[in-house]
Amino acid sequence: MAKIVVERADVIPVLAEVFREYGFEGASLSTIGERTGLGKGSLYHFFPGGKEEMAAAVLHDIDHWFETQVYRPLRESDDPRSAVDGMVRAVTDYFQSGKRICLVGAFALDTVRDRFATAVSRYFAAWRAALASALERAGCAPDLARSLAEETVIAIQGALVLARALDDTTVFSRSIESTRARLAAAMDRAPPAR
Amino acid sequence: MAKIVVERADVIPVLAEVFREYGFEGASLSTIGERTGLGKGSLYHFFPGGKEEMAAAVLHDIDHWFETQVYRPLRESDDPRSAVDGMVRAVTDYFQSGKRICLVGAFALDTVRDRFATAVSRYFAAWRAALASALERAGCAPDLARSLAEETVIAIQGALVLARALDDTTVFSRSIESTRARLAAAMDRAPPAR
DNA sequence: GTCTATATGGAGATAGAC
DNA sequence: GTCTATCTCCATATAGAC
Repeated sequence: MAKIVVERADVIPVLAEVFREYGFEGASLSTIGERTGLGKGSLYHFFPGGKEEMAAAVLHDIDHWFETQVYRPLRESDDPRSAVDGMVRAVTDYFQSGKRICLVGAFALDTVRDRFATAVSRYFAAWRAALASALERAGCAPDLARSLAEETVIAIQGALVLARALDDTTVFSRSIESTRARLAAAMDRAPPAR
Repeated sequence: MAKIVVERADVIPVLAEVFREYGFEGASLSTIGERTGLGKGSLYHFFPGGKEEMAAAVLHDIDHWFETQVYRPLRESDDPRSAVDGMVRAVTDYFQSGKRICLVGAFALDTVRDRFATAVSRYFAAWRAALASALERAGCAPDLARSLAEETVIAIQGALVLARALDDTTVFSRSIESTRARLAAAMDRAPPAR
């Protein structure tokens, strides 16, 4: 049986899950060691900067995933309406209907926000801009597109908080469905794309 | 000059601010000691259960504030429309337009959620139920009242996350205003209260 | 009640053998 | 590259003088 972790890139998804479960401060090197199957020596070999470098790598990985799977399609698709639908599906899947929290959102409410301010800010700004771009190309007026995009990102983050707080994934499902319907209605009302 | 902290009740608001700033794990007893002006001896005198009891006291205090200032007016006011307006004002003020985070929401995304699950869940469930009650008494159909209430709590929590992430209080201001307008419109559309 | 001193544990990080 | 042993520091919590 091949080892699950053989190179740096294999460690990152495991780190992401550990940070999601325990938070940045709560994720001890012993826990990380157990979950990755690596000793401290190996961990510091891969991440000389320690836990901070691990978290930075995780944030970079998340950013890259959203950039290729969500933001770029939203910005560049010929069919912005399908791209918006695709975003809703991707997000529902990614957050497992609210069972999984958003690590970037959790970092935003934590003290570590100061350490990772740029990455946290970039993640949300890119999301909002990409969605606004799709809505505008789908025919929404620029102002409407921007406010709808912002409210959508807000609704997703808020739904993750509430679903977690109440330990009830139906909160997330209801919210994302209502958001999807609202975006669809706005695009229906908009003049057809030229 | 009288000491600022003279009894247990005076310590709690200070603890709340420290937990908001540093999170539960991040708030060390030394920090708490500095900010309250109390040594460990006094802190353990007031809170024999240590940090966990401090956080529980803070959550209880927050719950009490929302219960009297927000939930009860929403549930019991003769004028539910004004009560909803009052909630919007109270919340904007309380969260300082997004500069201040919601400690309960932050706990929900943290590992401490498990330790304080009941308090966290209670806070959000009570908020949602109280707002739904006001909307229904303002003439909204029960189903609409419940979904509007849930979406409002979601929007507030999401706006706090996004405002913090982007370090931009206008995000919160825009969101709360759009939420307020949406609630007002729903109550306008509803049949006048009997 | 409040302080200082201290016990004890676990954290992040490093060194060096293999 | 990976391990174990170890360093240092600071956390929570306690004890006991005043």
